[in-house]
Formats: sequence, C-alpha cells, structure tokens
Amino acid sequence: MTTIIQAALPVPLSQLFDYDHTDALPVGVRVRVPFGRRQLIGIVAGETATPDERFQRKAISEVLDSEPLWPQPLWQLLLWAADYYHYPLGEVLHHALPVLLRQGELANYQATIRYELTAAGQAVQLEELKRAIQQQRLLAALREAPLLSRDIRLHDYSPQALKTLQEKGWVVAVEHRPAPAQSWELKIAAEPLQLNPEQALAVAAISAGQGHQTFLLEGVTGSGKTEVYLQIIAEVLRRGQQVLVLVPEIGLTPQTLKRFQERFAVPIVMLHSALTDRERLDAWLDARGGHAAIIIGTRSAIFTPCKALGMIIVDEEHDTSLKQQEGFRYHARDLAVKRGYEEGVPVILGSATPSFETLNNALTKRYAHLQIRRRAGQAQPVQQVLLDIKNQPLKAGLSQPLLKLMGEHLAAGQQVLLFLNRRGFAPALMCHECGWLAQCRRCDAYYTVHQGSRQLLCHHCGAQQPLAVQCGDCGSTQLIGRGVGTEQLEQVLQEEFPEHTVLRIDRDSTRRKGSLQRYLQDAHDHKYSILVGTQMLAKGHHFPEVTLVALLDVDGALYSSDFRAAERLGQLYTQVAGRSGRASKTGTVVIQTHHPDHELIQELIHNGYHHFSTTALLERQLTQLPPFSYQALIRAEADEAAAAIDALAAMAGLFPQRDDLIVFGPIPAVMERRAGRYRYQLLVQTPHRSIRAQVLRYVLPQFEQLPQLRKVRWSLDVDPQDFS
DNA sequence: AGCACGCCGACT
DNA sequence: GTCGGCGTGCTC
Repeated sequence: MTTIIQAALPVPLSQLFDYDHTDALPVGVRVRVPFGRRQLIGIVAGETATPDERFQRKAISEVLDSEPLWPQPLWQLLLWAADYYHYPLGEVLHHALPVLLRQGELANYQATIRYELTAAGQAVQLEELKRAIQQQRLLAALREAPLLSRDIRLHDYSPQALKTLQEKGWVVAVEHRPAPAQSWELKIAAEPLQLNPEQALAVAAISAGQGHQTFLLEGVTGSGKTEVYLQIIAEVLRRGQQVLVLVPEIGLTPQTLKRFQERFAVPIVMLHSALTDRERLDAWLDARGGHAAIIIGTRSAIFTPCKALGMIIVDEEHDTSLKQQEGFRYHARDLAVKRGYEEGVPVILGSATPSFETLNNALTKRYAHLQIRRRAGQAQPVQQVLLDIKNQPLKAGLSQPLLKLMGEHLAAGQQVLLFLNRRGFAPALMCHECGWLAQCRRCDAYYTVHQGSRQLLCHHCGAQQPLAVQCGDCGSTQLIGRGVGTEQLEQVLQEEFPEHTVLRIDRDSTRRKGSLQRYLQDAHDHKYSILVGTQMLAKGHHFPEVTLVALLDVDGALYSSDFRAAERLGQLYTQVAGRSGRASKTGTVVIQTHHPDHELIQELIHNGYHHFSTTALLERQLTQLPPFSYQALIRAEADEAAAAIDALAAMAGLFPQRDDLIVFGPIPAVMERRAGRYRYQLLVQTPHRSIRAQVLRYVLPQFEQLPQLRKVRWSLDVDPQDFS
C-alpha cells in the first residue's frame, strides 16, 4: 500500500511536494527526496489522497527519523510562523533546525573519538621527539588532558603526527559515547536574595498563574529583574519543568551563565555563536530530551524543542536583535508569546524600557503588567544634565561643561562612559578649499575616514579606498575630516586627559573574536577610566565604577523619518542612564543637543521612560501607526531604479481597493542606492492583523505571474522594525 | 535557491 | 572552431 506524502522542502516556493512512499509517515519526520537532479532534506507535512496528477511523482529515497523532530505545540508554532510571515514552510522548518539536521545527520548523540596517552606514551621523554616538533606538541598536550577530534582541529595539531603516535603505540583512540538521558533534580546552589515588595509581588503573581499567560515585567535598570527571573525559574524547576530564556545577542555572556549556575545546580545549555555544529546539535538534543533544565540562547533559540517546557522568559524584550532582519524575518519575542500559548505555559517579557507593542498589550490588559519602580539596594537616582551645544565651542564633539564634568569625575577616581553612535575617525572627508566630499561610488553615502588603517571606508557596502590626499574636484591637498567618530574621540580624549586611560569599544576595536568580552571585563575591572563606544556599549552591561555617562549626539534621532526613532532614543537614554551610578555613588547622565527644548527630550528627562512611552503611544494612536495598525513592507532592489519601481508598482496594482487598506509607494529607501543597487519599497498598512493577512494571502500568489519581478530581488517583511 | 539549458562574445 | 557570460524555466 503506497501513501502519497507531502513534503516541505527548503526552496523558496510555498507549495508542498508530493512523493510516493511504502508506508504512512508521521508529520515532522525528515526524509531525503529527489528534487530535480539533486537530493534534498524535506520534512513530512502531511499526506494526500488527491495528488496533482500533472506531476510525475517520485519516491522518497530515505526516511531519516523514526519520530517527529518537534513536539506538537512547537510544530503548531512553526506552521503558524510560516503562515504569519508568509514565508515558505519548508524554509521555516529548515531554519528551525540545527545545521547538522538540515544536512541529514541523524538526530542522535554521536560518539566522539577521544585520544589518550598509553602507559608507553606516558613514559616517553619529550626530548626524544625534538626532531618531530608536531608529535612533541601533541604529546605535551596529551600529558595535560585527553583530546577530542575537535581539539585537534581547534589547536591545529597535525593529524599526521597523531597517526604516527598511534602507530608507535603511544596514543590510543577511545570511543567516547555521550551520556544518554540523564535525569536532573533541582538543587539550589545558592540562597535566593531577599526581595523587595514589588519584586515579591511579581514573583507571586507569576507563580499564581495557571497555564498560559503573558507578563510584562517592567523594571527600571538595577531593579533586580534577574532576581525575579531566578526565583520564578526555581518554581518551574521544582516542578521538574524546563525554562527557555531568550536574551539579546550581546547579552549572552559567560557572566549570564555564571549567574544561573551559581544559583541552580542543574544542567544548563547555552546556545551561542561559538558552538560547533555538533555542540549545537547536542544542546538541541539535550533540550528535546529533557536533559537540559535551562536553555539560554539568542533569537533562534525560540525554535528549540523542549520535552517539558514550563516557562519562556524573554529578557530585554525591546531589543532589536530579537527581530531577524533578513530571509525569514521573524520576531522571536512575538513567537515566544505564541509558543507560550501553544504550549500552555507563561511567558515573561522583561525590560526596563518595554517596546511600544508590548506596552500597549500590557495597558490593554492582554498581558499582565508587573512593575518594579524601585532600584534594588541603596542605588541613588541619577542626576540629569541637559547641555545645550548651540553655538558652543566643541572639541571633537565635546562641550566645555562636559569636559569639566569629566575632569571632576575622573579626579574622584571614577569612570566615565561616552556614547557616540558613529564609528571611525570622521563620518566624511571634505576638501577645505571647495567643500567636495569623498563619496562612495556604489552608495548614496560618504566615505568614513578610518585613521588607524589609513583608509576610506563605506559603512554600507564595505568598499575601501586608501585615504585620499587630493580633492577629487579641485585637486587641493587640504582635506579634512568632517564630523567626529569614536576613533577620533578616543584620540582627542587621550590628549585631553593624558593621565587617564581610554578604551574604545565599537565594531572596529572588537573585530577579533572574544575581544569584546575581554574589553567589557577590563572596563568592569576599572582598568580604563574613560570608556568610548557605540550602541554596543549600551546593552546590558554594568560598570559599577561609572558615575558619568554622556550621549554626545542625539539630534539625529529627534528629527528622523523613522517613526520608531523616538522610541529607540527613549530606550537608549534610559538604558544608559541606568548604567550610571550604583550603591553609594550618585550617577550623572549628560545629553548634548542642539535642541534642548525638544519635547521628546524634555519628556524623558522630567517624566521618565514610562510616562514618555505612554504619552508617545497616544500619539501613535492618533496617527494610526503600529501598534495601532499592522504593517508589511515589500522591498525591491535592482540594477536600474526603473526596474525596482516598475516591479513594486505592478505589485501595488494587484492590491484590492478598500478603505481599510493603505498601499503606500513605491518610494525610494532611505538610502536609495546601496552597493550599486537601487532600492525601493512599498508599505502596506491595515487596521487589523487579519485584514493584512487576508490581503497578502490574496495578492502574494499573483506576484509569481508578474514579469516585472524577474529583474529584481524582492522580499516581504511582516511587522517591519526598520525601514532601511 | 540550485541547476540546467540556451544563445551570443573573446580566446586557445 | 570552443569556453563561458547570465537570462529563463523548472523542480513533486
């Protein structure tokens, strides 16, 4: 009896593909199938009795799993996500798998080979091998500890030398099977801290809940949100259930792990970018098998199957890194809420500065709203200083009053933190005689001057040029950097405060792997007095000795075309302010601006984020912007502007005319030309989610017929977070 | 997305 | 005469 299996394949096509198979197969099982003239790994998505007979069906080549890869609720989430984001199911499923499973490896722990010294090997004098350096190196390493094949690769040991050592009988390869399903039991390794009344209330409210409920845990920086997490996690673990914790990309640090490990003596897996594919699969299996009690990871960890999930925590839920910005453009926070619903477990969204979407859900009672307004311990409120820099002399963007304040804090032996969201030496290179600016040939952007590498760099397409010495227009050699970047700021500060040390943290200074971690640790340990950095430095790090924090240039955000710019500035300011001052030391936050009277700044300073956000939310309501409407953005790019415009215009023409639908565009992207390509977009907006879904479902299949689309690359972004 | 087929330009 | 450029079409 043959069955007709419908498989979801990792191709950008939304349909399923029919295959013959001898038996029925459960949904969620991987199969290897012939597709054109290649073999693909697909996922069984169902079976059918009424296949499309226009196609010559082929047979499944191989069934790779005996049971579905995902538990039912997670499978439901994946189906929902493909539908919600209008992204092909096959690609969504593919994306949700560890790399090795995408490639067809078995969903098993793999025995690893471990190399150990034999007694003979132990007895060998390293001296004997001085003619064979590679063997000597290996032997020396093996004296310390056995090696896994991964270590061999990682430390670049010679496989040839290893083989020779085995032949000499000095080294043996031992097959090492990872421990199978081990059970765990909650052991509290450290005593919980004493909670303040608001924290206690939050813990109690979450613990009292039954089944699914979403909580917004809005706690000012330093209010002890983590302690709340830890105590409710304890509750979940006590029931023998697992906890999934999502953190921002930058927040996934050894310190985070340490904090959990110090409290709970349970297996914790951390899904970070440094894992090998095999380690990632092992972690995935640990979670799925229920052997891991706590799973901590970034965005993509939301797809980790869990045998007995008890709770999902999304820390820093406002963080933009939770939204994937290319390909399958999902928002991990939104998927977390949906998954919590499917799994019937509570979801905690934590932030000092909630996104307007989440805040709105809390204010309208869809989410329970828990607030912690008090800072833990004796933390003092910060002192806020607004510096009007209109007509003020600036030194590398620093005003005199700020320099004076810095001097005071440094003299008192404290640390100072400066934010400037512009890396490089200067954001443009200008001719002093004629005003010419060095422009990237492939983008609508100026080159950034990088002094260290003596280069002009385009931050948008990556183009690099040797630092020009002559004006491209008048030939003058009077070229000067215009504006200030972190590199220049660092240099000037070093001159200004020669007796203090300056550390710059941005993408350029932390290019080497692990250097960010090291710098953050050094900053924390007060090895530097002045810290200069971009946004990178703003996220989730605590430097207890920092008492002065300054935002050097916020003007760009005040008059931005992006309606979310204000929200982001509010979040940045508040997060940064929370970085300043701890315990007994009063912190100071400084904003430098040309628009000190701007409503947004006044609101933030005088009323704080919560008030600011609720007021700003009213404005979003008046203007019918998200979260009071639902958007989708169609982007198109092509070598010719006309091609992109024509494609989007053709798409726009397919949308129905109706009062509850706005189709706006084609309009040029904020940067119309980037990397030699012209970029345009079409904004779709509706008052209800369901209408957006309905309209897109109607219109998207028709796009395939449009000849204008063949010349462009285009993509759909549901709930776009940024309009670049 | 791949991967082939197919039809026009500069090379052994 | 061929290698190879990327336009077009198809994959159950």
